[in-house]
Amino acid sequence: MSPKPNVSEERKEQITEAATTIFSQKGFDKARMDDIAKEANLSKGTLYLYFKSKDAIIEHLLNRLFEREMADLQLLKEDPRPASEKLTIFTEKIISDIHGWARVIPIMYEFLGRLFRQSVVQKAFKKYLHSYFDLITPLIQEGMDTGEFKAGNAGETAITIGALFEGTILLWVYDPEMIDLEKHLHAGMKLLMDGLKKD
Amino acid sequence: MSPKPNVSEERKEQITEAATTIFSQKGFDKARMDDIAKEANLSKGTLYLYFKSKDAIIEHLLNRLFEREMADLQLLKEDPRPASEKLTIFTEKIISDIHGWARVIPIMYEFLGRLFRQSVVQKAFKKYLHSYFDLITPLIQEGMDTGEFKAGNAGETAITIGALFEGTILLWVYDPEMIDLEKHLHAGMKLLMDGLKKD
DNA sequence: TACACATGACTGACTAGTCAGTTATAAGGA
DNA sequence: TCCTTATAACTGACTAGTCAGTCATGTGTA
Repeated sequence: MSPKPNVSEERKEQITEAATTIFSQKGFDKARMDDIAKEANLSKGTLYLYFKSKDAIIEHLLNRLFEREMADLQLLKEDPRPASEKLTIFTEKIISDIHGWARVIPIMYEFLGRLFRQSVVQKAFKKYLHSYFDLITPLIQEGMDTGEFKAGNAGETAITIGALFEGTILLWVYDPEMIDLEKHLHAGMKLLMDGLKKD
Repeated sequence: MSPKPNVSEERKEQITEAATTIFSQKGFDKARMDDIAKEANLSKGTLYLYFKSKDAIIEHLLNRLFEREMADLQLLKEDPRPASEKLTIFTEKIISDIHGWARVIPIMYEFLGRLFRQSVVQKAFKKYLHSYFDLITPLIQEGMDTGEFKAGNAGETAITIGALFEGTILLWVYDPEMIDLEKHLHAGMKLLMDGLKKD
């Protein structure tokens, strides 16, 4: 047993939280390690006991970015209800989680700027996209097989749905006063489902 | 007659072009004024003859960002064809312009990271969004009035279409191998139009 | 004492912006 | 045609400031 209890995980979490706040406010490049230290009520030296560099903190944030959300949604896979109902549940789940997301959205878009130059970032976003499709595509396919939805290309439809979600959030970021996230996500999905359902 | 011709506009253009290239490659913060100078075949001092600061160059890029695209699309306003046809033309126009856009997409997303902290950026994106809606909403409304489209909320529908476009581009940025921009923009619009058209 | 944990003053690499000096071009006179 | 002069255009070494990362020095607990 060490002379002090191991606080490593606790500190890492503490630093990660502070970094999220500061990076959201200032962006990755303008944020200083001293800012993060202050926000975390630690000294700069201490940050370096738990992360080897500023980039290491950023990479840690990247890895955590989609984790919780995806884990939650995976549960849908085992849900026994019909496809159209699951799609509704999926929509509701995303919408109800939006407020939790809001905090990390500035960081998401911060990462987008790096997407073109950093393969680590590319990989993370790709992975997120693929796990989203692995979830949604079979669900659409199931609906087409049972006749709930019109026959068509399930993969393409899944992409359209994903685009609608990401796009609505993006427009909301452009102008939060003009876009009511909940309302417009619902309206968009409604319109899409109308096109998807059998005539 | 002055001893030398005025090259001011030409130089500004030259610097803007170089800055676009460098900012795309490195991002706003990592790009150095020396990089831009080198790319433009000028010295750093010369950059400061035409722009008062690095931020001034960035702001100039921001103001040019949506200009050409929006000017082009405004032409649709006076087009006499039926709404659904105009919507198709709109889609085709966007799709055919995508390759021209590709060059500035990294910069667009670079700006997105700043959207949350810089009101100049917020204003520019808001303005773009509003001029998009001023164009599309009346078009949808027209289609609803003539009976081409199902009755509904034209504004909401315009937002859904905009979201679909922006979202598809976003997903394509996530994984250009998975998303075929042309194909999936078409597929998405098709699905949406199916929902939009009268039963 | 021994060890984990914590600190913050310090260093050195980096870069936006400046400015004293240089160069290229056109006009006008011989 | 050649030379002088005016000045717009340009240059790059330099300054002043910033900040990631280091390290010598505590401090509290078993």
